[in-house]
Amino acid sequence: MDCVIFGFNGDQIHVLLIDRENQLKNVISEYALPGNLISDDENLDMAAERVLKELTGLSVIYLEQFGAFGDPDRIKKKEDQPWLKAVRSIPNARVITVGYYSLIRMSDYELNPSSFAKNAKWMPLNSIKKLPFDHLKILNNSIEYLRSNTKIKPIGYNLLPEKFTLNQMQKLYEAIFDKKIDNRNFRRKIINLNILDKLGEKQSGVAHKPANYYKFNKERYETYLERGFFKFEF
Amino acid sequence: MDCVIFGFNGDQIHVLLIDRENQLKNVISEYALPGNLISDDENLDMAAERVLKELTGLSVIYLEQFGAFGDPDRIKKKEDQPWLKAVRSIPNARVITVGYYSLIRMSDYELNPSSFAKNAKWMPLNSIKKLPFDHLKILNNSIEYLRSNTKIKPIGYNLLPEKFTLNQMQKLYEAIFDKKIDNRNFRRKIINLNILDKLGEKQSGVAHKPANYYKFNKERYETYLERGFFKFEF
DNA sequence: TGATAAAGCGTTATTATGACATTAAGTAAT
DNA sequence: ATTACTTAATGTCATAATAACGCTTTATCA
Repeated sequence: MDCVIFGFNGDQIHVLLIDRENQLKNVISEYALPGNLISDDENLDMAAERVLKELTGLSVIYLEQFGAFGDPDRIKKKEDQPWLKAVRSIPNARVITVGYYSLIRMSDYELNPSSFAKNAKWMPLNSIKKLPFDHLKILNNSIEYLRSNTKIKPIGYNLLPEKFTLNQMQKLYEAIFDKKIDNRNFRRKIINLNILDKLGEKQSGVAHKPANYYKFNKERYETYLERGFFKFEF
Repeated sequence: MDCVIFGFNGDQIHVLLIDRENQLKNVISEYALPGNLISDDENLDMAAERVLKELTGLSVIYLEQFGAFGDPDRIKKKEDQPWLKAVRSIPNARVITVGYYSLIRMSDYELNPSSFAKNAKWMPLNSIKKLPFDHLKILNNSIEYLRSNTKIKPIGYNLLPEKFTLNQMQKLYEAIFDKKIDNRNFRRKIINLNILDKLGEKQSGVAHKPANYYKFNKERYETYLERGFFKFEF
């Protein structure tokens, strides 16, 4: 069970990593996706929740499965052996993992690493170049999954503040797709989806024209979460 | 590891089921999705291929993973116990399964059940009401997955004959979505995708205006398989 | 030669898209 | 008070996609 927790801070997408307890150094990367074995009495969703909670202290609202990973040699890299030997009762047992991901507002959560995680931190997605095991593959898969999902279903409910501006929302989309978006077209598209309610309120104290605040219309947001906004239908 | 093999015969979607060897009767349903345990030395894709091959004789070109299922009680139903006791060395061990699916032309394959499958047959999707374990849930998931995929990516390369008519293709889409489609709009949409090449050839021997044959333009088909034809992009 | 059956074409009104530039509304500095 | 600065917000146009709808064509069969 491995968890990819994407966090958004209004600017960049981050990924939550844990530093695994390890007396032995000379390891390429200590930081890894939070993950652990599944217990016998819990289902996969519960396992994801528990593992995440135990390692990072986060109780995340909703985790979604995005894939299973089971290369026989996924935990066979030399540099990963010391840690496995320290932590697992059968260090070289075959392990198949299931990946879960979630999206959260970074500011809403406090990190409280425990169990074998001696630290937890947010890493900017773009700066993650190396991870132990097959975690880089898992991470890349989760991003792919997130991106195709975002093309089909609305996003932001758990990432943006309760009330937010359209530009904040646009920045979120730009962060996910890692590209600039035309602001007029973005606004038009989002507004026409009808998933936002405009609040009367405006920003204050900013040294420029204050933006209107919006919030999600939960009902219509969730309709789209279920149906998706497909255009290739008949 | 469980496999959902969808077959198309030009009319209905079928699902490949196996009849598990079982001396004891009084079992609600003998027929199940082809599935078995994963070996230690194979990755998930390979396991899916092997399991399918062993049980049904099918060597299917491409199997795609659609999810992992791990309810602790997924193999705990009373009526499923006799079979587990007969076949598994640890009958009540926790089993997490990974689902794979594929789509094939039924006419291209001959069923050769072996291992603990004493028979294999195609069941019309609509007529499957009961399956052992959580196979009905797995099947439903695979259909959902297939449908959302079909909205995003072209389909038919492995389901339709090499050359086919637009109406055959339309029937495939109608079978997958289980609804009627307007023929003029369907044609226009498909034609405009540019994934079909029109052959000079026509049907012969039919008691009505003969249809033109088409085939897939593999290159453009595969471009779409990778990119998808998203409309909600910026 | 007429009945039948599916194939295949075409129009129209509406909506969505992409590309692109200017004005508006606040604060801060002088 | 004026100006500079910064981000918010709006509008147009040409093109493309969509849904809804009816009629003509081309074959076989009786």
